[in-house]
Amino acid sequence: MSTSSLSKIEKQIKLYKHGKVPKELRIAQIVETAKIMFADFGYTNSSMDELAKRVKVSKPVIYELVGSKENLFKILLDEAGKELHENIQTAVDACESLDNKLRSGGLAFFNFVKTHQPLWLALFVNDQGLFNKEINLIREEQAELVANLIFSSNAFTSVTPAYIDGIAHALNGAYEALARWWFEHPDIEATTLANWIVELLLPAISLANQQF
Amino acid sequence: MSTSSLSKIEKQIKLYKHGKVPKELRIAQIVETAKIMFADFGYTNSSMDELAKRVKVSKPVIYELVGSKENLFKILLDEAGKELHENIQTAVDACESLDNKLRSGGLAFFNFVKTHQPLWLALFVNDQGLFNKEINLIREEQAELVANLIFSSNAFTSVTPAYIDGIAHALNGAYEALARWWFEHPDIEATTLANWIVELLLPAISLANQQF
DNA sequence: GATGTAAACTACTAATAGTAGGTTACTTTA
DNA sequence: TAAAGTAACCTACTATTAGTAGTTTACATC
Repeated sequence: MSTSSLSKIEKQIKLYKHGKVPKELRIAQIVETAKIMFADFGYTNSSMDELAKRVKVSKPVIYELVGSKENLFKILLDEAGKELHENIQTAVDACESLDNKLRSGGLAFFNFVKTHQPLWLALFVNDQGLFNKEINLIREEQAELVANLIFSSNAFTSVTPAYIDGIAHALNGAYEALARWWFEHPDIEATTLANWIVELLLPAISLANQQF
Repeated sequence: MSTSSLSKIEKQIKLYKHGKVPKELRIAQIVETAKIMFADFGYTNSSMDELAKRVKVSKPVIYELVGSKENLFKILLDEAGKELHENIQTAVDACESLDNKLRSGGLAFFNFVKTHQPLWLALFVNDQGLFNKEINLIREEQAELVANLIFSSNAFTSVTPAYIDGIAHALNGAYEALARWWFEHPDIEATTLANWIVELLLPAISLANQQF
C-alpha cells in the first residue's frame, strides 16, 4: 500500500501521534469513511461497529460526534443533494436557449450520477441489494407495457431499441414520481394526473407519426 | 369490535378450536397480517416478534412457513406487482386509440396507487419515514429547478401552479428512472440520455409556446 | 507540577433476525 | 380403539447491532 492511497484527511490524522485528533478532523474522517461504507454495502448492511473499527476509534466517539446512524446518512444525503443541485444550476445558467438549458442540465445530472455511481444508488435509490432486483423486475414489466403502447404501430419506427427501452423506463419513472407527488396533493383527481402525462407526450408522438 | 371486522381468513381460523391450523391457511394469515404491518410501519420498523404476536403463533412457525422477513416482503411485492400489471394491461386493452390507451392505462396506475396507498409506499418507494423527508426535500429542489426551466418565459402561461409542480416532479422522476436504467446499459453516453429527454419534451414545449 | 477539559475507552442494554431441539394434537393403520 | 406417524407448534436459545452510562487518558494552561 502506497502512501498516496491515503486521503487528505487520513494524512492529517497521522500527524497526531497519540491518537487524539481534534473534533472537526475526526468528524470529517467519520463522514468520509461512512460514505465509502454506505456506497459499498448500502445503509442496512453498514454497521456502526464496523465503522468504528475502520476509523480506529470506539463506538461512543462516533455517537458523540455524529449523533446516530440515521443522522450520518442524512449528512451525506444533504451534502450530495447540495452538490447535485449546484452542478445542475450552473450547467443550466451557462446556456441561453431553452433546449440548450435542458440538454445541459440533463447532462450535468447524468454526469453527477456517473461520478458518484454506488453512492447515488445508496442515497437516492434504495437500500442496496435487498429488493432492488424484485422492484426492477416489476419496473421492467411496466416499461415493456409502456414501450409496446407508445412505440407500436407506425410511431417512432426509425428509432433504436435502446431508445425505446430507455424512454419507456423514463416514462414509467415519471408516473411513479407523479404518484409520490400526489400523496402531498390528494385533492387532485386521478383522471387529471393521467391527462397531464398524455398532454405532455402526445405532441412528441404525433410528431413521430408525421415523420414516417 | 364487531365480528364483521374479521377478514375471511380470520373467520376460517376461528373454526379450528385447538389452534392447529392447516399450513396454507396459516400462510395466508401471516401474509395478510404482514401486509398490514408493512403498510403501517414500513419494512424496518416491522418486527417478526410483533408479527408472531399478532398471528398468535410462535416465531419458528413464521420462519417455517415463509422462510424469512425478506422473503415475506418479496411475496407481497410479487403479489402487488402482478395485480398492478394486470390492472393496467386490462385498462389499456379496453381502448382503441393510442391516446385513450395512454389515458386509461395511466388512470389504472393512479387508481392502483390510491387504493393501496400506504402499501404502495412501503413496497415501491422506500422504507417508510427514515429518509423520505430528506429525499423529498432534494426532489423538491430539483423539481423547482425544472419548473423554472420549462415553465419560464412565455411557455405554458395558461396553466395552473399544480400542473407546473406536478409535471416538474414527473420530469424529475423520468430523469431518475433513466439514471437507474443507465446502470444496466453503461455503454450509452450521458449526452445521448440528455438528448432523449429533450427530444421527448420539445414538441410539447414548442406547442405551448405557439399557443399564446 | 497541579488542574481543567477534550478525546477516547470499557463494558454494558435493548431490540431483533433467525434457529436447535423438543412437545402436542390430530390422522392413519392395524 | 390403541399404537405409530406426522403436521403444527412451542420454549429457549444465539448472534448481530444500534445506542448508552460511567470512567480514563493525553494535553493545554496556569
